[in-house]
Amino acid sequence: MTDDAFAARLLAWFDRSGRHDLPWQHPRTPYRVWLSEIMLQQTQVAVVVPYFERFVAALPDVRALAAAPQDAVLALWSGLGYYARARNLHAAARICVEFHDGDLPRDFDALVALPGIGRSTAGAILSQAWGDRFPILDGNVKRVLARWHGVAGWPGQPAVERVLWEHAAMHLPGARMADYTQAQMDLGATVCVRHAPHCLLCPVADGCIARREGRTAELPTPRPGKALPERQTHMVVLEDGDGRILLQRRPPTGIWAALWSLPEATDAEAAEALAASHARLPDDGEALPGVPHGFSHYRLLIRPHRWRDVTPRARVGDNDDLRWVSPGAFDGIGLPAPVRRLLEGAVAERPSPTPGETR
DNA sequence: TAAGCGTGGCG
DNA sequence: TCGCCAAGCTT
Repeated sequence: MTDDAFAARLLAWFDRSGRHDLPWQHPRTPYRVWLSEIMLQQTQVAVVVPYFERFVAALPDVRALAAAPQDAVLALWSGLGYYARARNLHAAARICVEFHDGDLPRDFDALVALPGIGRSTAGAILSQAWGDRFPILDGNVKRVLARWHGVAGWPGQPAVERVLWEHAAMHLPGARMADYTQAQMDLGATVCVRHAPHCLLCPVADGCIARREGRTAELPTPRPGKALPERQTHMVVLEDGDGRILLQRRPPTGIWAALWSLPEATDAEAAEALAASHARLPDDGEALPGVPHGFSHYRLLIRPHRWRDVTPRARVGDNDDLRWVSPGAFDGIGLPAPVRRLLEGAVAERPSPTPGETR
């Protein structure tokens, strides 16, 4: 197969077998394409769909997003991970309102200048929203091209990535760029998958070097392995007489930045002291089962300590980063996934309120 | 250049 | 059960 036939065969396959009913395709506006591309970074379609639907329903355009408080944006993102994406998206929307008349710019350099948009995402937005001729290089395309061209080496390595970008640019068709971009991602997601690719269904199997040489299992080259460090933290669950829980906003940088979480300490003793600083404790409290949680770069063991029926102290110096929150309000708050699960578990085991009891 | 940054699914 | 990985970008 000639290189030129690559795009033509991919497009013909897309018409028959591509995905044509993803929520951001109808309507395929720049804002919806942008939002979907950010949510889809390092995240699979099935996970994103419900978040996307909820997000666009609440914040349907750039101006609505720009006008929203950061807490509202993080609440809509809660559970999706990589929260810098949400903060960058929000900041970018405000830039669009201030400098681009409330629209996403139709210009590569202007797009890349926005926080959270890199070369691949800019290409995805320009091609899908306007049909402009720019390549993308996401995980799907890296996998497809590494196999088709027989490119060895971990694609996360800059030298390898550079080669793949060149291949990606070379295959661009003269028209139908929106479909072509979607077609590549569909091929990678449904046919040229990581394990046991369906080469019999592949429209470009003819010409694929990995297929010809029996190397589909080795390409793309896996990331070099590394043992993940283990960390531990102690979280304080303080519950007052009305069932409200003390939450604390996390710092603006680092893991779970700007999300609401539980007060933390380095050991059990410090956790008790921290608890006592926030409330009068009726007893010694109890240690809840540990909650293991894996990040991409380390493992975390959360050790929760709970006290119930505590009396909050009216502390001088309490600020906006500390709040007593009813479990019913958790839905509207940006909580890290394991903290949300921990709190839901703690609430679920409470005896149900007696009918007629006011809470 | 390499590390930081989430979460859920899957073999 | 557990390591790997999925529509990357930022610093």
